[in-house]
Amino acid sequence: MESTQDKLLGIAAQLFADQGFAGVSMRQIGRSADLTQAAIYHHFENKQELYIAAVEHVYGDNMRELVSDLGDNAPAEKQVALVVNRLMTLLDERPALHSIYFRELLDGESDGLDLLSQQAFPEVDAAFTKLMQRLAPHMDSYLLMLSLIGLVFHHLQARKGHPRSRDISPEQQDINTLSRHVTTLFLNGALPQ
Amino acid sequence: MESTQDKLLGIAAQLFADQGFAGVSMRQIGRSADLTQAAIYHHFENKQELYIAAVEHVYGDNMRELVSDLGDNAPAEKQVALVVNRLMTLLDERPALHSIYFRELLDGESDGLDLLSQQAFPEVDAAFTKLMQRLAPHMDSYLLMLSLIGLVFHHLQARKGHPRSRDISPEQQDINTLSRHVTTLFLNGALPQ
DNA sequence: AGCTACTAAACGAACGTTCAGTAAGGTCGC
DNA sequence: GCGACCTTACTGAACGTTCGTTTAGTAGCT
Repeated sequence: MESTQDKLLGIAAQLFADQGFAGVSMRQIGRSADLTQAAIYHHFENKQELYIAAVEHVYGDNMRELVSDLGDNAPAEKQVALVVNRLMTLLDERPALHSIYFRELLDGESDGLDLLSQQAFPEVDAAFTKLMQRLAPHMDSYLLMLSLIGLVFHHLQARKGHPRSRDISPEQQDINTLSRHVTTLFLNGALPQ
Repeated sequence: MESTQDKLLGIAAQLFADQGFAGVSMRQIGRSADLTQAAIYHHFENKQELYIAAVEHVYGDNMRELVSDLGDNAPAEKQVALVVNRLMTLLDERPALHSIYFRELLDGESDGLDLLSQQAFPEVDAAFTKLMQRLAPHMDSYLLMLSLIGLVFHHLQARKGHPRSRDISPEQQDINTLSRHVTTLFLNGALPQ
């Protein structure tokens, strides 16, 4: 059985991802977990601490797994294709991961992003930077990494949020289509002409 | 002299961009404008309406200007370079434009994004799509447009928000460096090999 | 006199947080 | 095997504060 604490973490993460820190109340979290708001304070010091714990909870090992088997043996291009597809699939399955990244980017003041980058990104960051260096030694690997992340995240976010006014074919919404598009664009763009 | 109403719009836009809709109170907006919160209700129906008016206010003509002189005469590649540089400079000067875009992407529930896309984007959308078609007729122009916007916005957002832990050279922060990077990557990626 | 642009004060509701109390379950000596 | 005792996981009610919004009143201009 899932513990009450884990249940709270999961529910809180979902709510924070959807509505932001200020947009969620302790009462709302309690209600979603079939508890009174006071019960939350039995498990967590305060709202801020619950938020931080929730972010840690959703990021957990997901991100580390992503890059765990990225060695030097396979060609860099193949690995980019693999990692893009994996990342997009993961973010598609767990939208919270992805909304929280955006929210932390936006609310730079909080120490949330520092937390995020220590909790979730040190390995990912290192592995990505290395991969970029192998792929395109003639380019700035930090900027390349930012480009790749920007492409992946924006396509996924746009898929969820973009205007109903535009009609978008199911094909343009498909994860595999998107990940192929991103991979092609990025590889062609990064490799020497 | 700037009218009280315009002053309120500017201040509200800034605050909403920085802290999100739920994160800003009417009292805070009033205080920033040297008014009581009640005075705001003389100019706007309620908080929601103020928000919408503020978004309209910051987007205004900025976006239309962006693409106003994008004709068929100049080569598409040159125009991409131009428009990327312009867009990045504009978003750098008016960070609110850019934070609000992200927040609307995140809070897809509200009708804010529809508003945004009707208010700010119909011309931009059309002009961009056309430009993409001229540049790379063999690719999906909608996905290409999303890619370009994702690159531009993510680089700018990362510049403001990324972890202090990483040390980033002033060069990597420079708008012209960033816009050159984005342009190069995108054009190489989109053009037929 | 009437309109515009505001202020001061208050409304009820919701906020994060605290606190006293309690029901259930384990642990102890006996 | 049993009462005494402690801990864990919670509830119900309340704390003071802040929220969005309303209302009555007023100073200054036309």
